[in-house]
Order: sequence, then structure tokens, then C-alpha cells
Amino acid sequence: MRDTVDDWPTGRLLAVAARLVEQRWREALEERGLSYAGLIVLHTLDAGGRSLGVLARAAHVTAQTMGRTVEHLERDGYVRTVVDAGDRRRRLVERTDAGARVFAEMHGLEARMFPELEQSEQLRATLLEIIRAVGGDPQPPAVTPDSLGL
Amino acid sequence: MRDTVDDWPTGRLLAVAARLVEQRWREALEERGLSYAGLIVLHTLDAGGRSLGVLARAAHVTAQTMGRTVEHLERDGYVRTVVDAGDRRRRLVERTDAGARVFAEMHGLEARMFPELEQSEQLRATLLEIIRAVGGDPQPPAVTPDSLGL
DNA sequence: CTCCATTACTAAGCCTGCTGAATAACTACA
DNA sequence: TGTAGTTATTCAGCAGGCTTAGTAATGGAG
Repeated sequence: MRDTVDDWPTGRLLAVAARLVEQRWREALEERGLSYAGLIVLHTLDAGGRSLGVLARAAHVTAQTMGRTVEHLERDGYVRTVVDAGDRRRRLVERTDAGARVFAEMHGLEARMFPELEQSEQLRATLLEIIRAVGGDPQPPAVTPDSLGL
Repeated sequence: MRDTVDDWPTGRLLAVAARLVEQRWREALEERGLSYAGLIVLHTLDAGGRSLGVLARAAHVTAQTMGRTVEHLERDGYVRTVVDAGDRRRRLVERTDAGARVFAEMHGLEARMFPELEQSEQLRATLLEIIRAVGGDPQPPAVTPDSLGL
């Protein structure tokens, strides 16, 4: 009769847990005018400028979604985009100084915010298996998704 | 240099995994004109009619979000709402015959869709700990959120 | 019995996901 | 060269999260 979260299917638990963690992040981010999705982009750009499509594939979101997120980051002055000279279809996205600064401020938090989470190798391994099994890195499409096992 | 998902913070992995699983669900649901959020509501209503607020707390979403989801379910004919006679602020939500039918069709899928997921007691336990630590059941607010440990 | 705090829900608006469909630029091939 | 196909991005629109700000009904205190 009692309908607690305890007897929910695992997929649903996954969604709720992810939402709660993200929400906690939001509280820390909003005072910098930054979103969780934006933080991910700034993090990815740490290694240098990237095109929109590359960013999208890295974050496992569609190009459309990434386009809008980058738009917002640009509006807020955290990234700038330039048309790729070699392939004018491409828009290269790079961090501004403000973007690099705000990322540096937030970066340390990733480990401090949920230390138990970061240290749980078991959980990380399981999540990575799920991601590979369900989503799969788009690079090797020859892998059968049935080879999971967990 | 290579920026794969492997070295992402755990919270981010959680979000990606949840999104991928939900997306897989969506494919199976859309042909019935049902959303993932809607399925959760129909599931919760399996035990009988519930008010909007109760549904929201059960799903760990805000009352506003639940209001809209119920609105969509009602539009599609899967639930009906009636004003509670005893407390006219409340709107009781109950499944229609169509709602009960479509839920029955989908219900079995919960276990079949990702069998490995459902059987991983380890993962379930970890997710429940996260949910309790970060979100916490609103019922016992006396529990200190520091008592996690994973 | 009246007044006020609380509770349940609604309204408006923002952000991030998605899909489907268009456009522009590049590439390959005849 | 020219044309067809692929790839990168954008546009439009829907759903579901969230927040802040109302409104209406309840219920308790004086």
C-alpha cells in the first residue's frame, strides 16, 4: 500500500538520484549565473577549443541541445565562437577569460561536493557499463549492445 | 587530451546514464502516446486515487511539474481528476480505464527492459542511499543528512 | 465568529532534453 | 564541372525539470 521509492524500478531510482544531485549543484552554480550543462561545456573546453558537434557528442546530448547551451554561455560571456576557417560549416567554441575563471572557481567543487560519490569506484564502474551498454560511444558502432552483463 | 566520459565526475555519469535509460524507455512508450513521467504517475495510481501533492512527493518532483504532467495525462484520456469533497483545495487524480489498460501493457516491461539493472541489488542500494542523503524522504526531517557513508 | 497562518494548487517564465525539418558547406564521383 | 550525398549547424516546437509569485480553501487562536 505504502508507495515509497524503495520498491521502484532501478531505472527510476537512477533518474531521481541524478535529478537530486544535479539540483544540489544548481544551488552552488546559480550564484555564478552558470548552469550544470554550462559547467560541463566549460570543463570539456579545458583541453582547448572544440566544435559544437564534438561538444555534443562528448556530453551525450544532441547538437541542437548543445547549440542552445553554448548560446547561453556566449550570452553570459563565458565562451566565444568563431567560424572554423578550414571548414566554414563548423563553429569552434572557446572559453573566454571569464569562462576560464569561473570554471577554475567551480572545478574544485566537483570533488568536494559529493566526496563519497567520487570515491565509489563500484558505482562509477556500474554507471560506465550502463552508458556503454545503452548509449555506447558513437565511435565503434560495430559493438553489439547485448554484450552487457553488469 | 582525449576527453572520454570515463574521467567524468560521478554525478555527471549518473545524469548521463539516467538520460540514456530514460531515452530507451521513451522509444517504447511513445507509440502509446505515453511519457516516462506519465508512466510513473500511472504506476503510483495503481494503489488507488491520489491527490496531486501526494503524487508529486512520491515522484520527488514539485507540485507544479506534477500538475502539468497530470494535465497531459488527462488530455490524453489516461487519468481523470475530481475535486476532493472533504477538502476542496485538493484535486484527486485517478486512472481511467484506458489508463489502467495502458499501464498493464507497459508494466511488465519494467523488468524486461533492463533485467541486469533490476537485478543489481548493489546499484539499487547505492542509489537509495544517494536519494536519502541528498533528497531525503520529506517525512522524517529529523534525520541528519551527514549520515551517509555509501 | 473573525482573522491569520498554513496548505494545495495554479500561473508565468526559464533551462535543458528531445524530435523533425531546413540550410549551408564540404566531398566524392561521373 | 556539376551534381548528388554527407555533415555541421540552425529553426521550430513539445515535454518535463525548476523558481517565484499568486489564489483559494482550511483550520486554529483569540
